[in-house]
Amino acid sequence: MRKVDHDSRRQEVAEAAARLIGREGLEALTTRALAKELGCSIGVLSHYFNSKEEIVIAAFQWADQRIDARMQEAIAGNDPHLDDFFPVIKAGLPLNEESDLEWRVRLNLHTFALTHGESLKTVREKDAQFRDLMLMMIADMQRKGRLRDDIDAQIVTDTAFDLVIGMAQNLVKTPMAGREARSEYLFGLIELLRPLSSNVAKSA
Amino acid sequence: MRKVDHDSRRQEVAEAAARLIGREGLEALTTRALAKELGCSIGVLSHYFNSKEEIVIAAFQWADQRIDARMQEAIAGNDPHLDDFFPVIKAGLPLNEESDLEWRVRLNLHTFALTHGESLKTVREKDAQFRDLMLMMIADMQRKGRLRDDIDAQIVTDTAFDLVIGMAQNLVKTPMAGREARSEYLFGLIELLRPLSSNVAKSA
Amino acid sequence: MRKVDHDSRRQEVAEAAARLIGREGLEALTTRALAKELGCSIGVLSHYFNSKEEIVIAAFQWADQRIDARMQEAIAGNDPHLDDFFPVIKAGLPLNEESDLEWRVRLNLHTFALTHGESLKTVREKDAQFRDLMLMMIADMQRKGRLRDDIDAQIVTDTAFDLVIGMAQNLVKTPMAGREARSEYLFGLIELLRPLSSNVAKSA
Amino acid sequence: MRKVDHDSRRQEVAEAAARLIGREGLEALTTRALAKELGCSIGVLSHYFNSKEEIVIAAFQWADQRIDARMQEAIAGNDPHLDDFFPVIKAGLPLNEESDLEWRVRLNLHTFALTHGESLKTVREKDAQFRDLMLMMIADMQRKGRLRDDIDAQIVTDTAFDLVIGMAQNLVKTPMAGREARSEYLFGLIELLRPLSSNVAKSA
DNA sequence: AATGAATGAGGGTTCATTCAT
DNA sequence: TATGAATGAACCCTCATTCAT
Repeated sequence: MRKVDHDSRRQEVAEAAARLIGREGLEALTTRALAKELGCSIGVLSHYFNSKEEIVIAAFQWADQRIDARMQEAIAGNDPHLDDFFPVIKAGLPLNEESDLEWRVRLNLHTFALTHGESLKTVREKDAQFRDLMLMMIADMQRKGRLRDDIDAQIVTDTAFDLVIGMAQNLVKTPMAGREARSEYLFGLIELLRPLSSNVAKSA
Repeated sequence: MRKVDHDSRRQEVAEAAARLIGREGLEALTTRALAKELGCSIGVLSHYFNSKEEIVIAAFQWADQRIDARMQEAIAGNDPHLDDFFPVIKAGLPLNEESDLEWRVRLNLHTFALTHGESLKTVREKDAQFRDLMLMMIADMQRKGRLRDDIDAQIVTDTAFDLVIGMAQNLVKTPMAGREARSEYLFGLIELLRPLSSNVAKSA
Repeated sequence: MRKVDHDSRRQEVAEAAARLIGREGLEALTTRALAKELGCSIGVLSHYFNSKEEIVIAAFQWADQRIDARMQEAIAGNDPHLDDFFPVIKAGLPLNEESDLEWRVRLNLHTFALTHGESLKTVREKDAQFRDLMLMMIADMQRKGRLRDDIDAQIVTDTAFDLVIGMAQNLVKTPMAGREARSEYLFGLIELLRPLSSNVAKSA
Repeated sequence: MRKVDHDSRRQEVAEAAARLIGREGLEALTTRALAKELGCSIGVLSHYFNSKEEIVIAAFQWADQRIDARMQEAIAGNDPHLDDFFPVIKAGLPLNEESDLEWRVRLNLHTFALTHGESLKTVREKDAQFRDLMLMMIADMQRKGRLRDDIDAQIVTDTAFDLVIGMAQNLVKTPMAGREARSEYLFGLIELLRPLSSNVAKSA
């Protein structure tokens, strides 16, 4: 069978595993439960993964990549505007059933990584990349006068990064109906970053 | 009767369980491992807890209460000043080995709660209480002119709450040495909350 | 403490154990459950019995002796009449709550004995004694013309013995309300043993 | 799929469990002991049974059905004769090693049922069916003049039923060598049921 | 004499993994 | 490829027993 099929099957398994993790927790991800979720036999799993740990990692990656892709989609191009900020962040938050699942899995990953060095390393590398990207965008906006430059770019980055993680963590424990409202305040926060001149211009 | 304080023994067990969770993860908390960590036999555990689940809950509570107590300690009285804000929040963050353990356990709890309704309910209730308390303090400070009142108190609360969770989540994955520096930016943020007059006064 | 107290305490323990066996089965007789049933601590048991097996045996004996005593009570003297037969046997059957418990325990003993040589030996010896006594009584009655002598005494004994065990076994699984009626047929059976002459006399 | 007949494998497990119960008692039926008796690993058991309780029930049923089948085999047809009575009952008694095992297990079931409502219900239903069948056969024989009709059919049934249980209970505690002789008396008892006319004819 | 904390073997059960089919 | 029967280690928990108090 061709490689592409093999890979797409791996993704199916990873997604099913992610569903199980999101719905019932990492401890509920057993080979039997996964086979049932997939509607196949236990033995199939070992054709695509060498161990359960590989499956767990794949499920984590599946969720992670989907959150990233979701945000990437919301980023227009390489010429960032402050007005893009809110949509992009919203795209990264668990504000619908799909991203809710992804975040549940990602939070499992983060907790998992606390005591699993390999995963921790991966998580930290990814985080660092993301933060670097963010930092560059913010500095770029400051250079272009789209974001007030009297606040250190690094501080804005750190704040935004921590805030998003914390928001996601808290939103995912909130009923879906109230999440939009709960995250609305971010909009006001972002306004604080607008350069004073344009601020005035806007409010005028 | 042998002289044993039942409650304090329960706390010892809960603490040992928390150590295991923090060090090796929730999955590593087995009765055997716990007995070993405690330096006693397996059977002891059932004297103090009816099930492993009870032990897990106790460990979660142990950590939770310690973080709360740590913050409580840092709160001077019921007459809050903005200058207390940073120390209080710092007291709540994982900035030393002790609170690092507590936060590792708490993060395990939060992930656990995602798929365990009972725990989720408890977590949400605790969060709600904490947010209410925070909201009242902030509003109080606004009334007393110690915090700028042109920002909605609820927004400040939500921001602070999400930010702290997110910071903790990220700090705990950072080497201890860099954590103080990494959390320093909060100081600047809090300055933004200072009333303009006093801000001027200060900067003057 | 005096011997008599020690012995009476043993009896209390044995009775409590019997209650547990009768109510919930032999497997439910644990040291914890027994201590609770007695309203004392676990440690007490080891003052009166060296092992749980001893307790089990004592419970079995307690029930056995009560059934025997109940029958003994119903036997007038050493000059047996056929008219005594039915009352005596009825006294030996589980026809009220008290004897129901005793029989439940005895049936547990009999099943236990199937795979416990020591107990089997005891049971068989007791059975043999009882059958010998019965045989002598029946032969005596035959000699005195109170029981038809055209049936072998040994056969009557064997029948009666098997029948009583079987009745008890079946009665104990029947609701208490129906047991008297269910055992009534024995009366008719005993009439069959009446010598033909007295039979005629009676029916005349 | 490996070629394994699921149902027949269940029967194998049930039989092995029955052997253990018969040989060492219900308490000796542990999963580990059963796996050893079967010559397989512990995990196999959970492929065929969801719990140990299911295994116990299956073992009980296995024994029960074998006793029933043994008796069924001995029943010629639907036209019962008194001369069939003894062979049929003998077929139901523990007079060889095979039926000895079955009865040991059945007696364990009966004692088990005393404190396990579900099993009790099953046992009582089966008993009731058997007694109904017996009653009909006896009444049939009376109608056809093959069994004296001056004794109530119900009484004969009750007697026979109690007697068989009692005999089995007592035989199984008797060395195999003596059992045939011990049960011989039943033959004489059955003769008492023969209609007087044929009785006369026979004795003449 | 009485208590109940402590022990650790052994209970039923679940699990990831292997492998003959 | 795909199946699911088989494995046995490890899980949580209960147990009879011991023993310091």
